[in-house]
Amino acid sequence: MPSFKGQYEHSVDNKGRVAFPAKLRKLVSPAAQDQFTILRGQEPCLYLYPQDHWEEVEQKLSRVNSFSKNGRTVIRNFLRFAEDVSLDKQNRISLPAHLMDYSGIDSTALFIGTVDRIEIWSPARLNDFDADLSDEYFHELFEKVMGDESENRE
Amino acid sequence: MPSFKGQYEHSVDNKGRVAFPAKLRKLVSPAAQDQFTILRGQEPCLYLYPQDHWEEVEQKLSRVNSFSKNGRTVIRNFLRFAEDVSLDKQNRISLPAHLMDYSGIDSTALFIGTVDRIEIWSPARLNDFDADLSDEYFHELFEKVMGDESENRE
DNA sequence: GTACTTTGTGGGCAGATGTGGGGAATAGTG
DNA sequence: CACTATTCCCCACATCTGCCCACAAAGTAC
Repeated sequence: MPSFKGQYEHSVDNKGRVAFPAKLRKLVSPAAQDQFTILRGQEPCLYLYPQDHWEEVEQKLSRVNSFSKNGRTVIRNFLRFAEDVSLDKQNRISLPAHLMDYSGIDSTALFIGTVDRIEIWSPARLNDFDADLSDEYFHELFEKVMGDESENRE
Repeated sequence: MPSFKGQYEHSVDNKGRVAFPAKLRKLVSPAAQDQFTILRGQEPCLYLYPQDHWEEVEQKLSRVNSFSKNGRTVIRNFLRFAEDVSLDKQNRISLPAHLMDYSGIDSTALFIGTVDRIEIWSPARLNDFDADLSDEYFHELFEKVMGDESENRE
């Protein structure tokens, strides 16, 4: 199972459609059938999961106890901003309006492969977000995350 | 069995009818035959179960001990506010008046897919309800679901 | 280089979807 | 039996979605 990597910038047309990067498409398992789930990310970006990986997320969700109030709150606020999307005949996805709002994406979308999912950013947002990330700090983080096994859940 | 997800806002006309979101409809099992059961939710919202999932709920109900007072109270007050509804020829459901009162829904209904059922909220109510749900708390919840295996029990 | 294929972008169009209202059939009420 | 409410079906219309075609740009083969 090859992992997603690389970044690809594409323009969003006035119907909210973006071409899905061809290189990433080649990495999507045929099992996913060009079906994806798109949702709010933790950062101000979107997550795009091919169907097969999304199922693992749902596995986790299904273990949340829906008989507790907190459990229901988790499920509700998680699934609320998730939607199924699929590629059209031109290999595009169309971004739901509320997710474009959330992520600040308007005319350009930046796809970033991150192992088992794909992040989609507004280029400007990502810039702002990374503005305070100095090179030195990044290297420090890098070593921290990659270095110690016990630390890499962040 | 794909799970319900996403939120969809539709207007309620003066006869109490709402369009059932097309994307959710595609996820309803054909076995459910466009038949649903609608009832009071635990939060100030409504639950909408496709018939096939409702049957599972009834299974559970049937295992509640009806020879105990508590058992009878639970069953009575649960079923009291439940009603069968089905889609009309325009794919709408009509909301029973007493459930609109309970949920505070008037001119707009917000459908939220939550795995095996669909919640229907008054948008304003949901806002109030989530008012004390800070972003940080949400992210914490989020990580519980997305994050570490051992953490996702709630 | 040139020809050819793949990829990305835009717009037109048909059908699906969401919204509102009229009116017949049905049930409830005094 | 009226009379009222309710329910459901139909029609009309605006909007949106996904499909198709067309073409430009980029990449590949020769």
